[in-house]
Amino acid sequence: MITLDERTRKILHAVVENYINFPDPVGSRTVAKGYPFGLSPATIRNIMADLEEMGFLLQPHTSAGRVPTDMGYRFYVESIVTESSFLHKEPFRELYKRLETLKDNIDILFSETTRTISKLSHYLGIAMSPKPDVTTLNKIELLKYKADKIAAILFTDEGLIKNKIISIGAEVTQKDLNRIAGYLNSEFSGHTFDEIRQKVIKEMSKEKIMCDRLISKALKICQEAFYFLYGDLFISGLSEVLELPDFTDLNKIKELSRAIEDKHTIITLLDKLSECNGVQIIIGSENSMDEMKKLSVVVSTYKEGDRPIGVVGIIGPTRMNYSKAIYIVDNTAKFITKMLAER
Amino acid sequence: MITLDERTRKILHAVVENYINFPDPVGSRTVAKGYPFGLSPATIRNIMADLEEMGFLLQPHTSAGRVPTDMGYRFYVESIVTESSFLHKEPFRELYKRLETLKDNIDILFSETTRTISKLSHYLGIAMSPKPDVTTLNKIELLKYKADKIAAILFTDEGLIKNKIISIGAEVTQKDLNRIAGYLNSEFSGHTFDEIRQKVIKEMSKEKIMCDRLISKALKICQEAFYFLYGDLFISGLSEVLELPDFTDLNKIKELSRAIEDKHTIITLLDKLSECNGVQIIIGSENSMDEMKKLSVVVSTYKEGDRPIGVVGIIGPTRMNYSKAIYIVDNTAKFITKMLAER
DNA sequence: TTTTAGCACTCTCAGTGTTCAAGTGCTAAT
DNA sequence: ATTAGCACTTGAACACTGAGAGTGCTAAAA
Repeated sequence: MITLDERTRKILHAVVENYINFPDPVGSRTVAKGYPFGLSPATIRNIMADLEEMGFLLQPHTSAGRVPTDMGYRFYVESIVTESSFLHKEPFRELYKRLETLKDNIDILFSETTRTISKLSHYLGIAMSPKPDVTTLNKIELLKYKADKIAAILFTDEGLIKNKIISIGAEVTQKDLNRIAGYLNSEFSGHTFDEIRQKVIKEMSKEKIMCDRLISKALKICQEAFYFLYGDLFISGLSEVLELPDFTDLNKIKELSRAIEDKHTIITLLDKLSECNGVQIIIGSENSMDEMKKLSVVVSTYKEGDRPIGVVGIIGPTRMNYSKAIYIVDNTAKFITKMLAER
Repeated sequence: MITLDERTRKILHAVVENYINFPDPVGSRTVAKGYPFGLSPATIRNIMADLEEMGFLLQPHTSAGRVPTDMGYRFYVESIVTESSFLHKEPFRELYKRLETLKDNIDILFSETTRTISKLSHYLGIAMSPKPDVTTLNKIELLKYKADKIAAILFTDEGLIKNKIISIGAEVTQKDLNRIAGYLNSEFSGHTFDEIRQKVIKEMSKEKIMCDRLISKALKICQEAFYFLYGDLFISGLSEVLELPDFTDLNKIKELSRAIEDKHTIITLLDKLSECNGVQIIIGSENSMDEMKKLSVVVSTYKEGDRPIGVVGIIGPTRMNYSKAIYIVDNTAKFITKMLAER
């Protein structure tokens, strides 16, 4: 990391903050007037030229002011994190209160959380419910549904309930189902979904086990039940974002809407982020996916105990109020963590 | 309904169809050339002027061609329905095939259905899963979840499974829960969710019943379980729609995105439509909601037996290929009906 | 009586030139 | 090392223009 002398750093800050607040390229005059450096525009011009040379700023065209590059934002973000200069008020307790009433229904909880985030931030709110690789089975119940169909109800430690209809060739009695469920519970409860999938495959390869009709049936059911379960992605706030001056260009809007609809891509992105602790920020071109290269992502993980199990966050333009975004995301993640613990 | 003589009608058709295919106001020359009426532009001009006077067409400005009004579209739509002139091929069997694999998971089925619709039509695909007032309870199961919490699993005749966590004050045994579930099943199965809600309220007012501890508890659980259940709304295809020339204006896009995010409003709209049979079309200003006054909606109901239980459809610009939209929506609704029956 | 050719008229759109303000980099003075 | 001054560059805003498309009206033709 390049280090900058105090004065240069402060001017970079000034440019970034000004640009975050007013979406026009910022010129030397603006900085000189708006920030009490006691420096003339000319001096500031020189420094800004240096910053441009180093890659922190960029001129859209010769006679325009300067705009931060992704690298400029990155530098800015690093310093506000270490300075932890974001001393926001908490005007949104009451919004959280509403969410508290939803804690028994995880899906609605998450979808409302994204709405809350987007209301607060004016960017896109995103959330991902716990994924299979961290979701631990608490209990599985099997209920007879139709002649040759059963319903598997999966309860997880994280409070998720998933259900799945499974077609089985022959008829089974509820009594058999209970025995099967008992076996599955004794075998698999406490393990993550991913582990269970692997275990099932391993077990099924053992011949002597497969001879036991009931156990073999149990494993088959189990395999079906855990197939095709994944973390759900919630996104909202498009109309908020369209009010921003950053999205007046039709092409940018198209790009954004494609990014939103391509949930799979975003899930992949969040997957990577869901393993780390605390707030994480990805700025523009740091994103590996093309559609996201002009967007920034601020996320944090919510946890069960010490283990991060999912992600909430914000997607917005690179010209984002990072400090506010960090604050909102951080608080929301902590709030979700608390809610899941209280449940 | 005003009747038009054959020739006038045909010219209106020509204008509408031309405009649907090419998003520019259509002039008399275009009609004369493109459609074999054996009439000169001048004559057609006169007729178009008549059509404008009657309110079927509209000139954006003096020297432009003409564009259909909502009334013009309405007339057009009525006649293609009676003529049933939409003889499309069926190039999308294979798309439906994919959906067939999903029939055991209603939520994914519907969300994929909307994606399919939007892919086929290039408009927004919408779908609403069965609503409480038509959803009939097949079976309720109660499972102990935590010390003071239980999970209610509701199976419906339509193939929906809903689950809900319910906090109860005291502890209950699974045995008690089974007895309660038995009681609830004997009492309520076969009834719609709405009926059950009403019945519960009625029962609870009877004093002697409330004296029975178990029954009273059962009713309370039941009330909780059926509270806050509604038809889910699925929408997709925004990025498809943004490719249309109808949505190049930022304000229109904003309006559209607001309409999409305001799911509640759309649910209200679909609610009304879900009671009728067959394809229904609402054109622009015929919509009662402001955000939708520049959009058209084409929907059809899917059924269980003869009873319509939900809606699938298309939202697009008023300049919509209605014939294609009708075809897609009609087929998709029938397809869903079939899938639900086979389940 | 109905249809059509002809024509003047209207309006939008794309392209052009001009001006204006903002902001720069450089140089010379402080 | 800083700053004032100045020439220079550029995009945005605006008015202007001509071309093109389409109209309505009138008078002639069918």
